[in-house]
Amino acid sequence: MLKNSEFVSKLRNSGLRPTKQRLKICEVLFNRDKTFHFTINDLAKNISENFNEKISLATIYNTIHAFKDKGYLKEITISSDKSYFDTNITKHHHFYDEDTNLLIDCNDNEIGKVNIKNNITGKKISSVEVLVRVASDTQNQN
Amino acid sequence: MLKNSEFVSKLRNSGLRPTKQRLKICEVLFNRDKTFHFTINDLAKNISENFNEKISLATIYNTIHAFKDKGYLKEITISSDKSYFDTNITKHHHFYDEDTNLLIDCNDNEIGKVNIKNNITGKKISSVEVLVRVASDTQNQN
DNA sequence: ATTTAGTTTAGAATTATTATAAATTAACAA
DNA sequence: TTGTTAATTTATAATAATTCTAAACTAAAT
Ligand SMILES: [Mn+2]
Ligand SMILES: [Mn+2]
Ligand SMILES: [Zn+2]
Ligand SMILES: [Zn+2]
Repeated sequence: MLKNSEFVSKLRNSGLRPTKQRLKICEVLFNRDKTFHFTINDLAKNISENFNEKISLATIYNTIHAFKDKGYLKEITISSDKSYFDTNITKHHHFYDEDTNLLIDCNDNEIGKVNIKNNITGKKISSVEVLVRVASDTQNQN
Repeated sequence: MLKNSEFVSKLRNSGLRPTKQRLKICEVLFNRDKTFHFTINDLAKNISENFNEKISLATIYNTIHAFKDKGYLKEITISSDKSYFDTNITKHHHFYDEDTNLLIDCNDNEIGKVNIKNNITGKKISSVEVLVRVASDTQNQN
Protein backbone atom coordinates (compact mmCIF):
# COMPACT_ATOMS: atom_id res chain seq x y z
CA MET A 1 0.00 0.00 0.00
CA LEU A 2 2.53 2.61 -1.13
CA LYS A 3 1.76 6.12 -2.33
CA ASN A 4 2.64 7.51 -5.71
CA SER A 5 5.35 9.78 -4.23
CA GLU A 6 6.97 6.73 -2.67
CA PHE A 7 7.18 5.06 -6.07
CA VAL A 8 8.77 8.21 -7.45
CA SER A 9 11.58 8.09 -4.91
CA LYS A 10 11.91 4.33 -5.17
CA LEU A 11 12.45 4.65 -8.90
CA ARG A 12 14.76 7.67 -8.61
CA ASN A 13 16.81 5.91 -5.95
CA SER A 14 17.43 3.03 -8.28
CA GLY A 15 18.39 5.20 -11.21
CA LEU A 16 15.13 4.76 -13.07
CA ARG A 17 13.22 7.83 -14.20
CA PRO A 18 9.71 7.92 -12.77
CA THR A 19 7.83 7.94 -16.02
CA LYS A 20 4.07 7.78 -16.32
CA GLN A 21 4.31 4.19 -17.55
CA ARG A 22 6.57 2.99 -14.77
CA LEU A 23 4.45 4.63 -12.12
CA LYS A 24 1.32 3.00 -13.48
CA ILE A 25 3.04 -0.38 -13.43
CA CYS A 26 4.23 0.26 -9.86
CA GLU A 27 0.69 1.08 -8.87
CA VAL A 28 -0.69 -2.08 -10.44
CA LEU A 29 2.02 -4.29 -8.95
CA PHE A 30 2.80 -2.79 -5.57
CA ASN A 31 -0.20 -0.74 -4.44
CA ARG A 32 -2.02 -3.63 -2.84
CA ASP A 33 -2.14 -5.59 0.35
CA LYS A 34 -0.95 -8.96 -0.82
CA THR A 35 1.85 -10.04 -3.09
CA PHE A 36 0.95 -12.00 -6.18
CA HIS A 37 2.21 -13.85 -9.23
CA PHE A 38 1.65 -12.74 -12.79
CA THR A 39 2.77 -13.22 -16.35
CA ILE A 40 3.67 -10.39 -18.72
CA ASN A 41 0.48 -11.17 -20.55
CA ASP A 42 -1.62 -10.98 -17.39
CA LEU A 43 -0.14 -7.59 -16.64
CA ALA A 44 -0.59 -6.21 -20.14
CA LYS A 45 -4.19 -7.39 -20.15
CA ASN A 46 -4.84 -5.97 -16.69
CA ILE A 47 -3.51 -2.55 -17.67
CA SER A 48 -5.32 -2.35 -20.96
CA GLU A 49 -8.63 -3.60 -19.58
CA ASN A 50 -8.80 -1.86 -16.21
CA PHE A 51 -7.09 1.44 -16.90
CA ASN A 52 -7.24 4.02 -19.60
CA GLU A 53 -3.49 4.19 -20.17
CA LYS A 54 -2.08 2.28 -23.07
CA ILE A 55 1.40 1.01 -22.39
CA SER A 56 3.17 -0.69 -25.23
CA LEU A 57 4.13 -4.30 -24.78
CA ALA A 58 7.81 -3.41 -25.32
CA THR A 59 7.63 -1.00 -22.40
CA ILE A 60 6.01 -3.59 -20.19
CA TYR A 61 8.79 -6.03 -20.97
CA ASN A 62 11.44 -3.33 -20.43
CA THR A 63 9.93 -2.24 -17.15
CA ILE A 64 9.41 -5.69 -15.72
CA HIS A 65 12.97 -6.64 -16.55
CA ALA A 66 14.28 -3.40 -15.05
CA PHE A 67 12.27 -4.06 -11.89
CA LYS A 68 13.59 -7.58 -11.76
CA ASP A 69 17.17 -6.37 -12.18
CA LYS A 70 16.66 -3.88 -9.37
CA GLY A 71 15.30 -6.64 -7.15
CA TYR A 72 11.69 -5.44 -7.01
CA LEU A 73 10.44 -8.62 -8.64
CA LYS A 74 11.50 -12.25 -8.79
CA GLU A 75 11.10 -14.43 -11.83
CA ILE A 76 9.70 -17.92 -11.34
CA THR A 77 10.12 -20.48 -14.07
CA ILE A 78 7.56 -23.23 -14.10
CA SER A 79 7.18 -24.13 -17.72
CA SER A 80 9.22 -23.27 -20.73
CA ASP A 81 6.42 -21.52 -22.54
CA LYS A 82 5.56 -18.91 -19.96
CA SER A 83 7.43 -16.92 -17.35
CA TYR A 84 5.91 -15.91 -14.03
CA PHE A 85 6.90 -12.92 -11.95
CA ASP A 86 6.44 -12.58 -8.23
CA THR A 87 5.97 -9.40 -6.21
CA ASN A 88 6.99 -11.37 -3.13
CA ILE A 89 10.76 -10.92 -3.15
CA THR A 90 11.44 -12.71 0.11
CA LYS A 91 12.95 -16.19 0.00
CA HIS A 92 10.07 -18.60 -0.27
CA HIS A 93 8.92 -21.76 -2.00
CA HIS A 94 5.93 -22.55 -4.18
CA PHE A 95 3.13 -24.93 -4.79
CA TYR A 96 2.09 -25.15 -8.41
CA ASP A 97 -1.43 -26.35 -9.02
CA GLU A 98 -1.33 -28.29 -12.27
CA ASP A 99 -5.12 -28.20 -12.55
CA THR A 100 -5.51 -24.44 -12.36
CA ASN A 101 -1.99 -23.37 -13.39
CA LEU A 102 -1.80 -21.20 -10.30
CA LEU A 103 1.28 -20.57 -8.19
CA ILE A 104 0.81 -20.48 -4.43
CA ASP A 105 3.39 -19.23 -1.94
CA CYS A 106 4.59 -21.60 0.75
CA ASN A 107 4.92 -20.16 4.18
CA ASP A 108 8.01 -21.04 6.19
CA ASN A 109 5.86 -23.22 8.40
CA GLU A 110 4.76 -25.30 5.41
CA ILE A 111 8.17 -26.37 4.12
CA GLY A 112 11.08 -26.94 6.44
CA LYS A 113 14.53 -25.54 5.75
CA VAL A 114 16.25 -27.31 2.87
CA ASN A 115 19.41 -28.93 4.11
CA ILE A 116 22.19 -28.65 1.53
CA LYS A 117 24.99 -30.83 2.74
CA ASN A 118 27.47 -30.39 -0.12
CA ASN A 119 27.73 -27.48 -2.48
CA ILE A 120 29.66 -27.47 -5.75
CA THR A 121 33.31 -26.67 -5.03
CA GLY A 122 34.25 -23.05 -5.70
CA LYS A 123 30.66 -21.92 -6.16
CA LYS A 124 28.39 -19.83 -4.04
CA ILE A 125 24.70 -20.61 -3.61
CA SER A 126 22.64 -17.81 -5.08
CA SER A 127 19.20 -19.29 -4.44
CA VAL A 128 17.44 -22.40 -3.21
CA GLU A 129 13.93 -22.93 -4.47
CA VAL A 130 11.49 -25.75 -3.93
CA LEU A 131 8.64 -26.33 -6.33
CA VAL A 132 5.89 -28.67 -5.21
CA ARG A 133 3.61 -29.64 -8.05
CA VAL A 134 0.14 -30.65 -6.94
CA ALA A 135 -2.91 -31.95 -8.75
CA SER A 136 -6.28 -33.55 -8.04
CA ASP A 137 -6.17 -37.11 -6.82
CA THR A 138 -7.61 -38.28 -10.12
CA GLN A 139 -4.76 -36.77 -12.15
CA ASN A 140 -1.64 -38.44 -13.42
CA GLN A 141 1.36 -38.48 -11.16
CA ASN A 142 4.85 -37.30 -12.07
CA MET B 1 24.10 -49.72 -21.79
CA LEU B 2 21.10 -51.32 -23.47
CA LYS B 3 21.11 -53.24 -26.75
CA ASN B 4 19.11 -52.37 -29.82
CA SER B 5 16.74 -55.30 -29.34
CA GLU B 6 15.98 -54.09 -25.85
CA PHE B 7 14.95 -50.71 -27.23
CA VAL B 8 12.69 -52.47 -29.71
CA SER B 9 10.79 -54.24 -26.94
CA LYS B 10 10.81 -51.19 -24.72
CA LEU B 11 9.15 -49.18 -27.48
CA ARG B 12 6.73 -51.95 -28.45
CA ASN B 13 5.76 -52.44 -24.82
CA SER B 14 4.76 -48.82 -24.56
CA GLY B 15 2.77 -48.80 -27.76
CA LEU B 16 5.36 -46.96 -29.81
CA ARG B 17 6.50 -48.44 -33.10
CA PRO B 18 10.24 -49.04 -33.13
CA THR B 19 11.09 -46.86 -36.08
CA LYS B 20 14.60 -46.17 -37.30
CA GLN B 21 14.39 -42.64 -35.93
CA ARG B 22 13.16 -43.64 -32.48
CA LEU B 23 15.80 -46.35 -32.19
CA LYS B 24 18.55 -43.92 -33.09
CA ILE B 25 17.27 -41.48 -30.47
CA CYS B 26 17.13 -44.30 -27.91
CA GLU B 27 20.70 -45.19 -28.71
CA VAL B 28 21.89 -41.61 -28.31
CA LEU B 29 19.97 -41.09 -25.09
CA PHE B 30 20.07 -44.42 -23.29
CA ASN B 31 23.02 -46.40 -24.60
CA ARG B 32 25.54 -44.94 -22.19
CA ASP B 33 26.77 -45.38 -18.66
CA LYS B 34 25.66 -42.14 -17.09
CA THR B 35 22.44 -40.19 -17.27
CA PHE B 36 22.62 -36.65 -18.59
CA HIS B 37 20.71 -33.47 -19.30
CA PHE B 38 20.08 -32.09 -22.76
CA THR B 39 18.02 -29.65 -24.75
CA ILE B 40 16.18 -30.49 -27.97
CA ASN B 41 18.77 -28.41 -29.76
CA ASP B 42 21.66 -30.30 -28.17
CA LEU B 43 20.12 -33.56 -29.29
CA ALA B 44 19.38 -32.42 -32.84
CA LYS B 45 22.94 -31.14 -33.18
CA ASN B 46 24.40 -34.32 -31.70
CA ILE B 47 22.48 -36.52 -34.13
CA SER B 48 23.23 -34.46 -37.19
CA GLU B 49 26.91 -34.01 -36.39
CA ASN B 50 27.87 -37.43 -35.04
CA PHE B 51 25.68 -39.76 -37.08
CA ASN B 52 24.74 -40.09 -40.68
CA GLU B 53 21.00 -40.24 -40.10
CA LYS B 54 19.03 -37.09 -40.65
CA ILE B 55 16.04 -36.88 -38.34
CA SER B 56 13.71 -33.97 -38.85
CA LEU B 57 13.32 -31.54 -36.00
CA ALA B 58 9.58 -32.28 -35.86
CA THR B 59 10.34 -35.96 -35.27
CA ILE B 60 12.82 -35.12 -32.54
CA TYR B 61 10.19 -33.02 -30.79
CA ASN B 62 7.55 -35.71 -31.27
CA THR B 63 9.81 -38.45 -29.99
CA ILE B 64 11.11 -36.58 -26.97
CA HIS B 65 7.57 -35.71 -25.95
CA ALA B 66 6.44 -39.28 -26.48
CA PHE B 67 9.35 -40.52 -24.35
CA LYS B 68 8.51 -37.96 -21.69
CA ASP B 69 4.86 -39.04 -21.69
CA LYS B 70 5.91 -42.66 -21.33
CA GLY B 71 8.14 -41.73 -18.41
CA TYR B 72 11.47 -42.38 -20.09
CA LEU B 73 12.53 -38.77 -19.70
CA LYS B 74 11.86 -35.95 -17.27
CA GLU B 75 11.56 -32.34 -18.25
CA ILE B 76 13.39 -29.77 -16.16
CA THR B 77 12.47 -26.14 -16.46
CA ILE B 78 15.18 -23.68 -15.55
CA SER B 79 14.58 -20.72 -17.77
CA SER B 80 11.67 -19.76 -19.93
CA ASP B 81 13.66 -19.71 -23.12
CA LYS B 82 14.92 -23.27 -23.09
CA SER B 83 13.69 -26.61 -21.84
CA TYR B 84 16.00 -29.30 -20.48
CA PHE B 85 15.36 -33.01 -20.50
CA ASP B 86 16.86 -35.52 -18.13
CA THR B 87 17.56 -39.19 -18.73
CA ASN B 88 17.70 -39.65 -14.97
CA ILE B 89 14.07 -40.38 -14.17
CA THR B 90 14.55 -41.07 -10.47
CA LYS B 91 13.45 -38.44 -7.97
CA HIS B 92 16.35 -36.07 -7.53
CA HIS B 93 17.26 -32.42 -7.20
CA HIS B 94 19.56 -30.15 -9.18
CA PHE B 95 22.29 -27.62 -8.97
CA TYR B 96 22.24 -25.13 -11.80
CA ASP B 97 25.55 -23.45 -12.53
CA GLU B 98 24.70 -19.96 -13.70
CA ASP B 99 28.21 -19.45 -15.07
CA THR B 100 28.25 -22.47 -17.35
CA ASN B 101 24.49 -23.04 -17.72
CA LEU B 102 24.99 -26.65 -16.74
CA LEU B 103 22.62 -28.76 -14.69
CA ILE B 104 24.15 -31.10 -12.12
CA ASP B 105 22.28 -33.85 -10.31
CA CYS B 106 22.17 -33.79 -6.52
CA ASN B 107 22.70 -37.06 -4.79
CA ASP B 108 20.46 -37.93 -1.89
CA ASN B 109 23.37 -37.34 0.45
CA GLU B 110 23.75 -33.77 -0.80
CA ILE B 111 20.24 -32.49 -0.09
CA GLY B 112 18.22 -33.78 2.82
CA LYS B 113 14.61 -34.79 2.46
CA VAL B 114 12.30 -31.82 1.94
CA ASN B 115 9.82 -31.65 4.75
CA ILE B 116 6.40 -30.58 3.50
CA LYS B 117 4.31 -29.91 6.55
CA ASN B 118 1.09 -28.76 4.91
CA ASN B 119 -0.16 -29.59 1.46
CA ILE B 120 -2.96 -27.79 -0.37
CA THR B 121 -6.29 -29.24 0.71
CA GLY B 122 -7.76 -31.75 -1.72
CA LYS B 123 -4.62 -31.99 -3.80
CA LYS B 124 -2.03 -34.68 -4.20
CA ILE B 125 1.67 -33.95 -4.46
CA SER B 126 2.92 -35.03 -7.87
CA SER B 127 6.53 -33.91 -7.49
CA VAL B 128 8.89 -32.04 -5.20
CA GLU B 129 11.91 -30.50 -6.82
CA VAL B 130 14.66 -28.37 -5.41
CA LEU B 131 16.75 -26.16 -7.64
CA VAL B 132 19.92 -24.73 -6.17
CA ARG B 133 21.37 -21.99 -8.33
CA VAL B 134 25.09 -21.53 -7.90
CA ALA B 135 27.61 -19.07 -9.32
CA SER B 136 31.18 -17.94 -8.80
CA ASP B 137 31.80 -15.93 -5.66
CA THR B 138 32.30 -12.83 -7.78
CA GLN B 139 28.86 -13.06 -9.37
CA ASN B 140 25.70 -11.28 -8.35
CA GLN B 141 23.55 -12.94 -5.75
CA ASN B 142 19.85 -13.62 -6.04
C1' DA C 1 15.35 27.60 -22.93
C1' DT C 2 18.53 24.28 -24.69
C1' DT C 3 20.82 20.16 -24.51
C1' DT C 4 21.43 15.45 -23.42
C1' DA C 5 20.62 11.05 -22.23
C1' DG C 6 16.99 7.99 -20.97
C1' DT C 7 12.53 6.16 -22.34
C1' DT C 8 8.64 4.80 -25.10
C1' DT C 9 6.80 2.99 -29.12
C1' DA C 10 5.31 0.49 -33.40
C1' DG C 11 6.72 -2.71 -35.86
C1' DA C 12 10.14 -6.03 -37.46
C1' DA C 13 13.07 -9.88 -36.22
C1' DT C 14 14.19 -13.91 -33.63
C1' DT C 15 13.51 -18.25 -31.67
C1' DA C 16 11.39 -22.20 -29.52
C1' DT C 17 7.68 -24.85 -30.26
C1' DT C 18 3.47 -26.73 -32.43
C1' DA C 19 0.35 -27.57 -36.34
C1' DT C 20 -0.60 -29.22 -41.09
C1' DA C 21 -1.00 -32.26 -44.54
C1' DA C 22 1.25 -35.15 -47.78
C1' DA C 23 4.54 -39.05 -48.27
C1' DT C 24 6.35 -43.02 -46.06
C1' DT C 25 6.43 -47.10 -43.33
C1' DA C 26 5.29 -50.61 -39.69
C1' DA C 27 1.86 -53.86 -38.44
C1' DC C 28 -1.47 -56.99 -39.65
C1' DA C 29 -4.66 -59.86 -42.11
C1' DA C 30 -5.79 -62.32 -46.26
C1' DT D 1 3.79 -62.28 -50.21
C1' DT D 2 0.44 -58.70 -50.83
C1' DG D 3 -2.84 -55.38 -49.90
C1' DT D 4 -4.93 -52.53 -46.21
C1' DT D 5 -4.73 -49.57 -42.37
C1' DA D 6 -3.15 -46.69 -39.07
C1' DA D 7 1.01 -44.76 -37.21
C1' DT D 8 4.89 -42.04 -38.23
C1' DT D 9 7.97 -38.92 -40.54
C1' DT D 10 8.79 -34.87 -42.87
C1' DA D 11 9.04 -30.24 -45.00
C1' DT D 12 6.96 -26.40 -44.25
C1' DA D 13 3.86 -23.06 -42.32
C1' DA D 14 1.95 -21.13 -38.23
C1' DT D 15 2.13 -19.53 -33.48
C1' DA D 16 3.63 -17.16 -29.66
C1' DA D 17 6.89 -15.32 -26.35
C1' DT D 18 10.48 -12.35 -26.34
C1' DT D 19 13.95 -9.17 -28.12
C1' DC D 20 15.62 -5.76 -31.37
C1' DT D 21 15.54 -1.37 -34.02
C1' DA D 22 15.30 3.15 -34.86
C1' DA D 23 12.52 7.12 -34.63
C1' DA D 24 9.70 10.06 -31.60
C1' DC D 25 9.23 11.69 -27.07
C1' DT D 26 10.39 13.29 -22.38
C1' DA D 27 12.74 13.89 -17.87
C1' DA D 28 16.66 15.93 -15.98
C1' DA D 29 20.50 18.86 -16.07
C1' DT D 30 22.74 23.11 -17.62
MN1 LIG E 1 8.08 -20.85 -26.33
MN1 LIG F 1 10.76 -18.12 -25.64
ZN1 LIG G 1 5.74 -16.45 -4.68
ZN1 LIG H 1 18.98 -34.61 -13.35
